Amino acid sequence: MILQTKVGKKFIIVFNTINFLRNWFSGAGPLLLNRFWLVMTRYKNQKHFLVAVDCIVFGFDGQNLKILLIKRGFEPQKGKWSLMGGFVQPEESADEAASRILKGLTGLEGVYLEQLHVFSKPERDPIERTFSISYFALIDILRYQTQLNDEYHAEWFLLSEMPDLIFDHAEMVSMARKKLRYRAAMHPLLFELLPERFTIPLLQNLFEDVFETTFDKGNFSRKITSTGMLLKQKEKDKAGSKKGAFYFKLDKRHYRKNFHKVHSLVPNPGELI
Amino acid sequence: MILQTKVGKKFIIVFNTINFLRNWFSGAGPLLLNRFWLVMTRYKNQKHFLVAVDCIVFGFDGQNLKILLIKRGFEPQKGKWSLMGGFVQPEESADEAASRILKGLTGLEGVYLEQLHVFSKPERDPIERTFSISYFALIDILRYQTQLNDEYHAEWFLLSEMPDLIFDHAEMVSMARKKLRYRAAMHPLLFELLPERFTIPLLQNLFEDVFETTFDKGNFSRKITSTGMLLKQKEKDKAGSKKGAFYFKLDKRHYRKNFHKVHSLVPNPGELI
DNA sequence: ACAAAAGTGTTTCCAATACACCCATGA
DNA sequence: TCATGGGTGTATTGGAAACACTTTTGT
Repeated sequence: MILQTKVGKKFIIVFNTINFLRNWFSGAGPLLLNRFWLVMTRYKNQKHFLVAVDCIVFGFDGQNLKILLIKRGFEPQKGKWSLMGGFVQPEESADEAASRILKGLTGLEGVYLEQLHVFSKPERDPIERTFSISYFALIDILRYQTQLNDEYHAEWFLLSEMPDLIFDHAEMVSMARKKLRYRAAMHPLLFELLPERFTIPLLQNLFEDVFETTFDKGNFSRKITSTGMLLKQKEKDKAGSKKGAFYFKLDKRHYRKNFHKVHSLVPNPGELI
Repeated sequence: MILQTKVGKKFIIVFNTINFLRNWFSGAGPLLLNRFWLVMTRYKNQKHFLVAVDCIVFGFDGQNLKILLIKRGFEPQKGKWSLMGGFVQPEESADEAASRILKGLTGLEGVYLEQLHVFSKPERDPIERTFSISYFALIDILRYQTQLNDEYHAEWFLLSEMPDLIFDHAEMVSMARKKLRYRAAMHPLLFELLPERFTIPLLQNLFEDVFETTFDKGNFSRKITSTGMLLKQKEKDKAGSKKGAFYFKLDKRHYRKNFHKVHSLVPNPGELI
């Protein structure tokens, strides 16, 4: 039972039951029917929200694992430090948003970037409810360029000397550190933090910093070379000692086949949780 | 320099510079200032989106790992199978939304639920751009009640016999299976799938199904009991054999201390990725 | 008694650890 | 030639895997 009428320039069609609507629309083909059906039933009256991404950027300077933060040059929270973030735009995925934002901060592309967690407490942003999809990024600190937008200052911090952060950003960092260990136990992720050529003692520094422990240098060296993932170079780095340490490169061909051996490098793997 | 005027019933206040605005507002206290400031500068003109959650529900019937799907009883995609999902409401976090939705489907509360990944391709939902925060849930299949809303049918599927799913739900399931192995390697997660009392051969079935392999029954039994996580009960389950297998319970006191030993149960831990 | 699954005992072997030692080189 | 960090050799050991064997009990 359908009633059609006209009020001014508008047509009004009244359906008594939903099935009448479906029958009526089915003449228009299934696609159009589906579209209308969904809009009118399922998606109707649903609230829309802001969606942001925030990036936890890790770097390694040869000695220590560090994190990149920006200082807000504007209100609110002017002078406080925060992660680099921004809103997801209509035409991009969250991954694309994270890449775009990271490029804006560091000038780098092709960075290792992995989704961490969505933070979604309704009150986490005091201004307006915002979902934040957090990402952690690993960058070779030497490739990083300081050509920054002058809206914000960016600075590297030792993890032990990190300042207070806005909103729930400290929680994000804490989760990212945990996930970094967790992932690094299973995947040769940490090479993303190193330049193309690196020495084994340097690699050991990095592992020790990430896992907050120390390794026997002999065993570390033997284990990492026995994975077959590393290609020994002819040159040595003589900055660190008289004898010098050979440079290595990651062998990208054998990378995928042997990375599972990274696992054995990790102390107390079960304690990662 | 501020200009105030009145047009009809509206007051109009014009600030020459942003600093004038800040000064003027600071009399109202920092909270109000911050709120106005952010609304006017940072959040202005940002697009808002729908945010949904989708749950991948795993269960174990004693023999096989299964997944719970619902059949859509309405258009669009009527008759196709999908994960259980729904939109996040304004006053709830994504975790809370997932719990609510899962309770609606299974009647269960206190279920193990963990955030998996956000799916965010702009075109993933053909009707309107929707972010989906996926969760995986582990439930004891015996506690599950079939008192379902008659809007949809729910059914358990063997993972090997899963039907086609709508949108990108198949990708979600595939990621959830991977994450289940990954997490189970580090955490005694799989106990969530079992009833309070269970036998070791049952536990072995579950592990074998999750890790898609077989274990030596002797070694499995010895390893799992040596973790100290299990409390032997007096009764046996004689359904599976003449001799019968002792029931065990999870010792929740020693749970946290010993779960790292779960790790050694896993074959080729490095291959989990 | 026998079948069938649960669970134990025992051997083998590999790989993680510890640590002593050798190596290469600049000062 | 000696100090310094890089890297190797090697004994020890804990525990994972293999598998034969024993236990329990319904039929």
